[in-house]
Amino acid sequence: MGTTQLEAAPEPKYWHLKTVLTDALDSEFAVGEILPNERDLAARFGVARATLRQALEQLELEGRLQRRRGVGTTVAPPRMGVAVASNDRDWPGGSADAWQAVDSTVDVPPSAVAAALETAPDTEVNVLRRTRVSHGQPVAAELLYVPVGPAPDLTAIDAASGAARARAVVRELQRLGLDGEDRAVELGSARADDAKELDRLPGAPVLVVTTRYFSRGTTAAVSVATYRADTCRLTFGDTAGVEIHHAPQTRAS
Amino acid sequence: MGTTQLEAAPEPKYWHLKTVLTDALDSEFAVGEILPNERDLAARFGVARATLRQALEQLELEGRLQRRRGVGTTVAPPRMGVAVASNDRDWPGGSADAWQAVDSTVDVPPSAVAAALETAPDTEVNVLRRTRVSHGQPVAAELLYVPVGPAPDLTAIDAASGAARARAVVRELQRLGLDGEDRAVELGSARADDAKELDRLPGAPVLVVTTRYFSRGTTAAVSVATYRADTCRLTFGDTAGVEIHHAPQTRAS
DNA sequence: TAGTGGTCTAGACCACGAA
DNA sequence: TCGTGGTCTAGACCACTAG
Repeated sequence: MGTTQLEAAPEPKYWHLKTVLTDALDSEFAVGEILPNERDLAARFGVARATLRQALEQLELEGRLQRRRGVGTTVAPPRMGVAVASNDRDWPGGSADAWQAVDSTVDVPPSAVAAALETAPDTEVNVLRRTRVSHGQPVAAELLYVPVGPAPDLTAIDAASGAARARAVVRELQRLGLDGEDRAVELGSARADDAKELDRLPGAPVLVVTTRYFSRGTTAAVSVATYRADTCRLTFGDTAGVEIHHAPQTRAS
Repeated sequence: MGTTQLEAAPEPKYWHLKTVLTDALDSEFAVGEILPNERDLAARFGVARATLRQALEQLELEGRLQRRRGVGTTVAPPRMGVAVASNDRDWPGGSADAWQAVDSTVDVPPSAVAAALETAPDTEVNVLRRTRVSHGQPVAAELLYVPVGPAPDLTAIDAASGAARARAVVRELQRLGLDGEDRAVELGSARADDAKELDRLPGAPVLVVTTRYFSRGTTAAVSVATYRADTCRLTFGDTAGVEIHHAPQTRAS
């Protein structure tokens, strides 16, 4: 990374800076390597720290950098592919399911979820908290809403620890047949609780996957899963595997 | 929206500000309504404009606000559901396909695409530019890569306008049977050309959907589609329709 | 031309992690 | 304790839109 001067340009400085840094990352840095700190980088490029940060923020959004307070800025590995839906049934808790039950309560769901579940607005449902780990690091936090109606009464194990109870609910759920599922993906920002689970700061960009599971003509469960947008590439369909390399979206115009 | 003072809090001001604004949007503003300008808002909340902007940026990221330079900040409508994959075959150009061919060239694809297409790194392929419009506004810009090999030779219409040629390529593609498809979704930022097509500034957050179309055992086409992350909720699966209301991800902890 | 959001600056202090 | 990224300020000017 040279000590290149930023000459006058019609495009914003931070944008130009971003492309310069992108090229540098491609050619001169290895994954995991630590970049100079923000004050030094800003000085080196002759811009204010805020401007430099604007460029770094975008690069982090694109999954090229990872920044940690108190530590520094490092070059991020390519995003990992995370299978969200495959051809085989993935009723919650199925086979190679990487989800880990964390906790369980009974509560009134958000109105949006209640609508999807087709329950009355103030009906209580099972609320399971689960975490997904991939390649050794947390990639997603989920809230799974399961109506108490169709499932057998679970009050017997109400006293059990949240996690054990969560697993029990999932087991019951698996007894039902799965007719189909329905997914939506949108951009969001991590709530404080999700952020903690994902080892990020609140407000970090996440991909919110809302899934409705259908069984016997009704909605048997609704899952709201938030995936780390910086480290994850969500995969759908047949061959979830093959690696698409870095940065499909990083070239300048 | 009151003239509430921001009292001392352990959480960042912009975060608190965001929740205050979110509540105000829910209770006191109608879709399309214009907010006071940033300088007034900042003064009203007793913060610097940069801090106010940090809150507005997050709200825009979450699809709650829409900001346009020279115009103002307005309350955004709920995100629209955009069907990305349904049960029926959606070979490019099929039935209710909302894609509009814009242009067509022959060029060497990015190495990542070449790898997915299983072509040699420097092989030229058809590159189609398409746009997707939903509810009257542009929601996605796509680059469709189609190897020249399997399709009939199209040099005959090379002279035709780009758009006409693009449609011809799609027609040829439809003749092949579709064995399956493979999708990945990740967060990106809009390149300058895509941004223009999407009526956004460069760097705007987008959901990048990479699709591989399989036919006769090989990859017949690769599509890289960038959807506006602020206005779109990507839907997959059976019932693409049903509306999940606003803000699955906006409550404070 | 007036008003809006977008960019940029040069500081300051804070919260966190590691030594 | 020190160095890092995270937050915040109070300005300035620019680019764009609309009247």
